[in-house]
Amino acid sequence: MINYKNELNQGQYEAVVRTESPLLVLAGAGTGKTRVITYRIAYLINEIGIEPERILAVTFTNKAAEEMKHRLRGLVGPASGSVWMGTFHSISLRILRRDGSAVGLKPGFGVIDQDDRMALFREVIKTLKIDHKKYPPKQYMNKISWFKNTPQYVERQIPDAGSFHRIDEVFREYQKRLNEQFLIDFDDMLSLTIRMFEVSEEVRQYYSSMFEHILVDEYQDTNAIQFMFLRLLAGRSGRICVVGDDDQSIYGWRGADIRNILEFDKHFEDVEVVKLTENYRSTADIIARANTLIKNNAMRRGKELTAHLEVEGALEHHSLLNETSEADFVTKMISKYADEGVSYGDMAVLYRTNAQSRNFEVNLNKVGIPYKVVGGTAFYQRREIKDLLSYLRFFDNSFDSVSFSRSLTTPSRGIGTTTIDKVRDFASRNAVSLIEAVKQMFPSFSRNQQEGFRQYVGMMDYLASFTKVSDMVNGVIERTGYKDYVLANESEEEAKKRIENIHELYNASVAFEETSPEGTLTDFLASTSLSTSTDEASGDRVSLMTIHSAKGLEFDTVFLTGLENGLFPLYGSIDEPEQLEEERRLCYVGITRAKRNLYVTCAESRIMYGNRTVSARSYFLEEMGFAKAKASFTPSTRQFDRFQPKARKPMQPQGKEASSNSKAGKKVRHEKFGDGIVISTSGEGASEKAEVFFKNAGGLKKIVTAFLTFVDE
DNA sequence: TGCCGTTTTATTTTT
DNA sequence: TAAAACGGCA
Repeated sequence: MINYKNELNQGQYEAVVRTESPLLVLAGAGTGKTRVITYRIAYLINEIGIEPERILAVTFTNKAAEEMKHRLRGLVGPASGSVWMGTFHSISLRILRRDGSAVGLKPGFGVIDQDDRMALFREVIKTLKIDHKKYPPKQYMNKISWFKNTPQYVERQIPDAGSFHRIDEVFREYQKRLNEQFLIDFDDMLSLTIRMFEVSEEVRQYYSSMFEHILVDEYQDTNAIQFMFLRLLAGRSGRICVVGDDDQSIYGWRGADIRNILEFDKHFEDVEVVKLTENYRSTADIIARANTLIKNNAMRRGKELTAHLEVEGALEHHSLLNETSEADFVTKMISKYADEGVSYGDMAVLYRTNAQSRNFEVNLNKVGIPYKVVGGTAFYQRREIKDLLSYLRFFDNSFDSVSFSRSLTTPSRGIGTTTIDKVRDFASRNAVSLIEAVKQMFPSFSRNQQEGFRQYVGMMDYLASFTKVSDMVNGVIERTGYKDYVLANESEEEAKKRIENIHELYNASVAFEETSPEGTLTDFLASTSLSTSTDEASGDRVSLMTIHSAKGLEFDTVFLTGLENGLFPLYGSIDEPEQLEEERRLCYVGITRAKRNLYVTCAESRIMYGNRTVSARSYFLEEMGFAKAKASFTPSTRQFDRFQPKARKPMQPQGKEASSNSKAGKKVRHEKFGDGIVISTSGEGASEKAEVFFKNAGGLKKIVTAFLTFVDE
């Protein structure tokens, strides 16, 4: 029996028990967001008597969904399994599997994954005889992916022909091929579901009345069509509860619309709002800095966190000479805390851009501190996994030509692209499956090719002899001899890694059978294309990652690095107020990851884009209340030299660096552009350039220093 | 139209 | 620095 009053604070309690009208829960970092969602679901089931299968809970990542399922199980037991809980995409896919025929989908439709989609675009570009050098397939893919996330696509429009070279044709051809192969892509999952709701009032009504309660996590990250999805299901006055934090909206660049959360009360009727501001994660010092920083944003609903944890820790800012000494410093501190008993897994190094990880890796490696770089290639994207799965994909859907050619050619069977294209062509013209095409064309192949195809078709028949998914996976691994193939073609350590992954794939299939005993091969394949989790090297390791990837995580000790104008906030956002605010929110996210110790660092100079650049301290440092810090850590010259990345130009003498550094932040005047402030400088001598922010002349510009007059205050 | 050398431009990324 | 965009020339 849960005692809601005792186990929740006042705000959380309100957020749990107000179940009758649309509810917006503004949950600051570390204020018990997940707790609210899980308790609310428990409350709905136990106290209100809602059936679990009539509750829909949407998250953004699989990880979040899993975490939530896990915690919900602890509260309500097995009933938790019946709640519809998952990402927008997985929920949509489930709906499409059941009712997709309403938008013309065949029951067993497959989902094309990222790489195969790219391959398909390459084919399309080739067929349409578009110059792939001038117009890279990737651009079409990105533009069309973006387009598919707009209401226009839902309404069956196609991209505007004028917007990009022949994009309408590419779009049509791409769609045609997807249809031919009974495939949908990632973006279709959500868009087609919405289209279906709009096309079929009956289907919409079915789900709308089925889901008596809808809960949404990370609402600040929803985009236009995710909003449509929710509105169609909940209606204007439905029982929808969205939880989010406008101050942690960091995906605007990806289409997330912060107005969804800022204007929630305009989108729904009789909205109630609950603010959660009691933070149980971080020390009071950390919370204070986070608060003063985020106050500088204008686009926010406004709230202030209060610290409720009686723990003290370090909160320091250090300005280092360059990126190497920054890495040195961080490494030393990690060692220090490790000696004090903090486990590596409880420490994280955060940065703005992935390129920054290298210096930390080099240093940690050298000292022998175990670390993991979070955000590498996702498990199911790895080559060996894709190779093996391509057999199963084709077995599952014999129209899938991308999987056909991949599986047919790995390992090589003496059949090349020309033959494959012929088969595809035949299949497409006669509207038969590729297997059928192979059978009909069989006599026309050469002796060698016939042998290759015989083997391949034999493989497919072999797969048909299994019923269990894990047996099929095992069957492919064994019969292709893939492990030997890897051993023969890769270095020993590379092969070892790949073989480990292959075993991991088998494990995943066994785990799949456990969690969904009714699951078919189609379901398993769908789950692999939905999953993007990187199998993070397990064990006790320091995490290195971008702040974006750190969202939702927490660590005892955090190093927030690279606080320099031009890097964080990043170059292009400095003169764009909205973007600068997003950078500031990102910084806020970074700070609030720390539970006990937070170190905020910057470097006076670092190598960026190939040359040493001197940057000014980040605006955010001052906004956080870090006055100009003394250089508190100076590595020995020897270390300094040794870690210097091999630059073409010899290192600038340090004295010079110091002098050019003093220009950053200075006021200057330019004949044409007027007054401005130096952000950073690069180059030296006559070619020395300064990046200057001109208030009245279009913002940031690169100017040769000689054309600038320095103005005294 | 296609190729090659030169110049410009740089994030962040789940599903 | 590396990749993409550009521009000149055949």
